[in-house]
Amino acid sequence: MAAWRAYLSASHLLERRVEEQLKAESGLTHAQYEILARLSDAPDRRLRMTELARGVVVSKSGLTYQIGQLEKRGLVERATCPSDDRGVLAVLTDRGVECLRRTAPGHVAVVREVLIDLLTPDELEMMTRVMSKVEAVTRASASPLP
Amino acid sequence: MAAWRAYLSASHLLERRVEEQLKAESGLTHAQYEILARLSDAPDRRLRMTELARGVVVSKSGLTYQIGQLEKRGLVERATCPSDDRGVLAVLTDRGVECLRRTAPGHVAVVREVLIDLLTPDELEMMTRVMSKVEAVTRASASPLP
DNA sequence: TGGGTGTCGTTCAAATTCGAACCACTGGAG
DNA sequence: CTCCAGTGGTTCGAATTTGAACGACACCCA
Repeated sequence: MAAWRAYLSASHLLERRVEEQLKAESGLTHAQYEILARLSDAPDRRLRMTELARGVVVSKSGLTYQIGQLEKRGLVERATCPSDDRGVLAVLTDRGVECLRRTAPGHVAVVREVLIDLLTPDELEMMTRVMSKVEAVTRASASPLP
Repeated sequence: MAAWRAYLSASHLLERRVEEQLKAESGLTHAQYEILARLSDAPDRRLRMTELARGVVVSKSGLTYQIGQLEKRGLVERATCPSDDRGVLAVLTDRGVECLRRTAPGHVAVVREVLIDLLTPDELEMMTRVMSKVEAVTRASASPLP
């Protein structure tokens, strides 16, 4: 269980560190940054709400709330889904792209500082492999999405 | 950044899975479980509030709240610190020990299932080493404790 | 065509978390 | 001895997250 304890402490500390940096530099929450980043990588910079919720691993209601916050700031817009009247598309606006472009470097720098740069290439490769496996197993075993 | 994205998804999923299991089996939050576990390992099953907050990586006010919850359930008591009148000791009660003893097996089983058992011995060793390093660097660089 | 089942997103109340402000006490300088 | 910066915990208000309940729509099978 030593591995688990070390992992727990490290993950909590990482989260706090990243959160602190993002909030100070851009006023974004880490959750909000993840949402913007996911949208930025998506085709047409838009995603269905449920799909986005799966991606950032947050509850549906949690995503509704955060999209609301981002909408207030004009970083994201909602669009109705053409193929499904129930669906809602979250769309990254130009302001959202701009905000992400401004914020990303500082964020990436912190992530490198407290994680990536501490690992050898081997360790980094292993880390990625292990975490992907954990992700796969966990997604398969637990409730797909409440 | 692939490593970072994999890590993020995995850590969120792990947290949700562990939380779900603990809440279902014992009605404890993961944060509460960590508190009980830390206290259980401490000499005389007691720790200063600040020291405990550092250990579980939570804000001072967050710990105050959770200790209050655990006190309501009779799993923890507060005691005044003999050497410092300002200090407060969180003490694990016999009921707390009992609760932990009852809860631990299921918790450990899940942790093994979704993390430990997925790794080879080499990977486990590397994981521990890496996470310890991250912990050390992060503790050194950020605000020691707001 | 007509239901019935299931999915999509939102709303709601409750729980948890954080940071800032605050009081009580300690420990050392003068 | 006295003052004063610093530490330890709590309180307070604000923000975020979750699960359950809900209304709207889609898809399938008779």
